[in-house]
Amino acid sequence: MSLPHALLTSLLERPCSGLDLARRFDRSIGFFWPASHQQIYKELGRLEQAGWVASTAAEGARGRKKIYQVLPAGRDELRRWTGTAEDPPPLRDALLVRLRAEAVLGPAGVAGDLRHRLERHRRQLALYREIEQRDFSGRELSRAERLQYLVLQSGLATEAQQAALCEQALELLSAPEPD
Amino acid sequence: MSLPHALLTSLLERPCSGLDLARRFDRSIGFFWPASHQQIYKELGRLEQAGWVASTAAEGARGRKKIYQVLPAGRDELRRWTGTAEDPPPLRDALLVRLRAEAVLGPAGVAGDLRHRLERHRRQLALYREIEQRDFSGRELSRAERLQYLVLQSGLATEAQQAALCEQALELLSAPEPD
DNA sequence: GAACTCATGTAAGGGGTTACATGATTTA
DNA sequence: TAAATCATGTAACCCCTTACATGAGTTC
Repeated sequence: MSLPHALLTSLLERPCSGLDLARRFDRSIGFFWPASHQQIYKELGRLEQAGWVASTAAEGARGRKKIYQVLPAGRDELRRWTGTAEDPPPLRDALLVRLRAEAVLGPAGVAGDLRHRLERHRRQLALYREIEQRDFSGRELSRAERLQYLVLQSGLATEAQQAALCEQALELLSAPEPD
Repeated sequence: MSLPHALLTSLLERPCSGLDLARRFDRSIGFFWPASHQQIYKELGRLEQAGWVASTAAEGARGRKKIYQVLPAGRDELRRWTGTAEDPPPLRDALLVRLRAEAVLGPAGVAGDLRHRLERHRRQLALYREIEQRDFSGRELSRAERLQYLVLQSGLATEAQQAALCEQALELLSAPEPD
């Protein structure tokens, strides 16, 4: 139930419309809390009902475009929520189930998924490294920037770890049985 | 949609009842595909409908206990599924949203969640290390065991990485601003 | 026989995904 | 004016979570 707070965070960084939010999610906060535009529109409606954000019809823009911005009550709510604690989200990864299935079945073709996943993780890693170079390198960082960088580093570490798992598994599968 | 295949995998390792499955999930496959007993009962019903498992009333046991075992069609299905590929599951972690919120709000108490999470990850890490000592140390491992060990190592690496993130964030929050 | 545990379910509700709908504006 | 894009939604479905229900054996 963190989507509303992810939206408040993003809108605090910059007020914008629902579709703009959806686009920004695709390359920022959405890396660790993905959301479709359908979800975002519905949630923005709730946030407005709750009095946490306000919308104004965008001028000079096409159609029914609405710009949302965070109200003081929304900022208070985000601050309150940020101060609460939760358990880590449960891990749920089909690849690990496949590896266990391969263990019990004998050779069953899990290498295909491993290669697919390895390619995805390497691609994501490359994307995160681009962002690292572009936004966080070669200068002194503010407190806020260092926090944002830490979040990116978490993504880097996660992708690297998953890629390493795929590599180790592929190596294991191609190795001969020990004597 | 991997719960049916997680159940097939677990039932191949050893046939058992729904409640036994639920208990085994709590300390094995459930580490990377959690499931409640309600989910498990419902899914076992579907698996039986599909002809992938068969149940027999348990003798010498109390009540309505049923023992499930995998049928050849179920084994075929598990083999088929193991050979397919999927994208990595989307990452969705409220802690990372909180860190971004703390970045945009200024101090908002995220340290509380960081300490809570650190404690959980350390506890999980200790549990995985116990399992490692108990099941995978001090002897030659078979192919199946090495695959299972790899899955456990993935859990170890994930928990260690998350704990490290919490430690780094706590350090950053307690450090003074640079000149 | 009352309380507890074992064992198997049912029901309600929420978040997320996928597919579809609709109107307005720009572009060819 | 036809097609493409912008912008905002609705609806159906699925998985998961939480709370509750039920019967059968065991223990005090």
